[in-house]
Amino acid sequence: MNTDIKSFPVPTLRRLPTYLRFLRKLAETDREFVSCTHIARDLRLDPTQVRKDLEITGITGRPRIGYSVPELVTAIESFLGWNNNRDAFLVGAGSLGAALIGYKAFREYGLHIVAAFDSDEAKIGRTIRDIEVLPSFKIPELAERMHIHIGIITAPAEAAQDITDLLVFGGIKAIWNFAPANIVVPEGVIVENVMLSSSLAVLTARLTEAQRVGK
Amino acid sequence: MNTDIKSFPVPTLRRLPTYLRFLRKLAETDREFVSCTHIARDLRLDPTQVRKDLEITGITGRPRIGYSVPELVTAIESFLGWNNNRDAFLVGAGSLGAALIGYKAFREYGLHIVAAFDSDEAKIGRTIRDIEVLPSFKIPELAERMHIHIGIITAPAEAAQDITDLLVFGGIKAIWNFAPANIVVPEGVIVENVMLSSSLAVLTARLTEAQRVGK
DNA sequence: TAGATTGTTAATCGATTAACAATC
DNA sequence: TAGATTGTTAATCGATTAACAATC
Repeated sequence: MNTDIKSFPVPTLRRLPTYLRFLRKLAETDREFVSCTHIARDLRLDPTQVRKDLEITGITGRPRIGYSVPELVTAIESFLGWNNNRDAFLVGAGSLGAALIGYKAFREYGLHIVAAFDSDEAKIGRTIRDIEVLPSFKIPELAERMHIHIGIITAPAEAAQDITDLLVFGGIKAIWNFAPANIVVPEGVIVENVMLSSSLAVLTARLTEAQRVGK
Repeated sequence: MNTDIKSFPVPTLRRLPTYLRFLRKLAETDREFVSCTHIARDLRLDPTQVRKDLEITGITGRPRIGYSVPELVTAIESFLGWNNNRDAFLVGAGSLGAALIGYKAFREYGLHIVAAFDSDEAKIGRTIRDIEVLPSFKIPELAERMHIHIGIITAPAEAAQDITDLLVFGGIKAIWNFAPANIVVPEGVIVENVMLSSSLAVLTARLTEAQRVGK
């Protein structure tokens, strides 16, 4: 039996942050209204697509006038859950982990990394921007106690599944996985994979193609 | 007039690194052949999709036997241009830049970062894993002299367009953009954007949805 | 009012999945 | 040979784009 609620289209979800960034910038100029024609022109999208995308926020526009900028900003933020901070654990305190801990843009997304973990003795106890690196075995206990819902995996592929199990055991609801590994989770746990290799593949395949055609 | 050569489907390109990783692991066990049923089961894909995807490499399989593992590995690598090293410039020597410089997995993708740039006086002259940070204004001259084709932008959004212009001026053919900004390039220059915010949006939207439904 | 813009339905496009004959 | 697997065509699904009436 299929009990799935028809979920929101992924391409639309992926475009929302781009709208949000644009609208926040517009809000700084105290602009009150914006048409989707305007948004579309700036972001190089189709106006109809912009209208469809914005529809999922529940905000309606006014013909001839457009959408209220602050209303849209608030609606997108709350739709994404970016209006209030979400605490997250990061596992894997290598250079990628350190980069994410130091990544300032996360603040705009309401993501707050509150603790880092590693199983490498050499890294445990160190501090990365005021965040102490704790031993991985403490994940379940702390995740539960601190009511953490998001886990970020920045460890090597080999460690990804063990870390996943620790996170899940600690009651984590969603995993943002930067490791190039297919992790397995129980039903109901959300996984979002960041595959840098996929992105690079698109780039190099096109480059290779262009060079093949070019000469 | 539309002179576009019908390009390869992006979803297929994005899956190729996953196949490659799986096949390389299989090759280590000296396995000679693999069926797409097998691949599909392990990667949780549809077998027909696997067959269609592998088709673009030009490799054909044999009924009842499957595909030659080493043949597929070689074919995917050369299709992606991952068989020989590609030198790249990285611009923006912050924590994300440092993370990418230290990211070992890039070696498997044939990506080789040969120089880092920044316009921040404080960073210029420093060394990140044997790579010296040079001033950004040197990009065009060096890119041309060293025949660099790939530029990686890990700078803040505000700097992204200026950096793009320097890279393009230096004759760079493809830009891997990690800055949350819409960069504009002349026709023929390839841009691939890595938008962490898009990925996080999918994660948090689903989490928010689940919590809304849950209780 | 006139006309720009929204909201919505229909058409198109592209990717995924199903069906099945060919084949080793 | 029998049957698992490929290669390919057709059907389905979902997202994008086009068309247009409603509206302020």
